[in-house]
Amino acid sequence: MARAPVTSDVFNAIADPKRREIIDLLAGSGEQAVGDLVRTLRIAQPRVSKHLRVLRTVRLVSVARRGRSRVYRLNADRLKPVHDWVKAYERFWSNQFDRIKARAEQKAQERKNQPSNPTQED
Amino acid sequence: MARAPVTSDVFNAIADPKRREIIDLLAGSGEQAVGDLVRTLRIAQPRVSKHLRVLRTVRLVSVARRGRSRVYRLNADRLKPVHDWVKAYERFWSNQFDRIKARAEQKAQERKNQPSNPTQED
DNA sequence: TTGATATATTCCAGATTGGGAATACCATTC
DNA sequence: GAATGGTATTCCCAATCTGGAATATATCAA
Repeated sequence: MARAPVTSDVFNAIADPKRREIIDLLAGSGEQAVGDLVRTLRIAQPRVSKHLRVLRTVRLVSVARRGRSRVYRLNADRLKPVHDWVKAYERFWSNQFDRIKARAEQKAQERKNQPSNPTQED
Repeated sequence: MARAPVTSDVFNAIADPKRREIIDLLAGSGEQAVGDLVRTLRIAQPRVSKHLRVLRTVRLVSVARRGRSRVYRLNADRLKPVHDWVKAYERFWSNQFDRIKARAEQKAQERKNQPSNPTQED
């Protein structure tokens, strides 16, 4: 097999920085026509359309026709799985107290798993 | 250009579900030898080693030699950029109140941008 | 040394990508 | 209807990926 298609899920779709940028723009502005995005991002129009297609496929955005243009809007809900996944790691960097707690838990786990002494690091 | 290398940043590295699974395992157990991961994930050992290499490259994990085995540990800090990015969207689904507020903000933006009437949906 | 154990690397194939250029498509205006 | 404006799609290609199989490397044990 090869790499999973970028349209296979939201995690893959947001791996591209330009697509995240588009998402950010849509979040900040409610909605935008393709032309607006093209002007803001300053990249070729087909390129924008292609990114939008990927985002559409994973339902991160939806479109509405308005005259000649198409207005895109964000479906932020679709980002929830990403949020949920990464939120579980908040405790590792949040505040001093939690960080200490997290480290302690980790050390405990280690001791429970393999009482021994690591040699090299990285 | 082609798709960005999977080792180019954390967003790309975590696009693969198996790699996220590995991260989850390391988070839950403090540390694990490759063999442990192989047994838990029930996939071929070279496959695990290759995923670990990707994770190492983006510094999501670090290794320590211990006898014949190599023990991997999570560097959860590296997930912070992902967390920070997606956290900005929390308000879209968090609680009823915020959701209403978010919608209101969005509508306001829309009105400010293009007073008109959308036609088709998707 | 020899053998076994643990892990990493290499080689392979098929699949997929993102960007540029050209072009097609659709709605509006003249 | 023809010209125009706004978007989407197609065609192209070099770069990458993932997984399997085979193999290399390193450590420990007898």
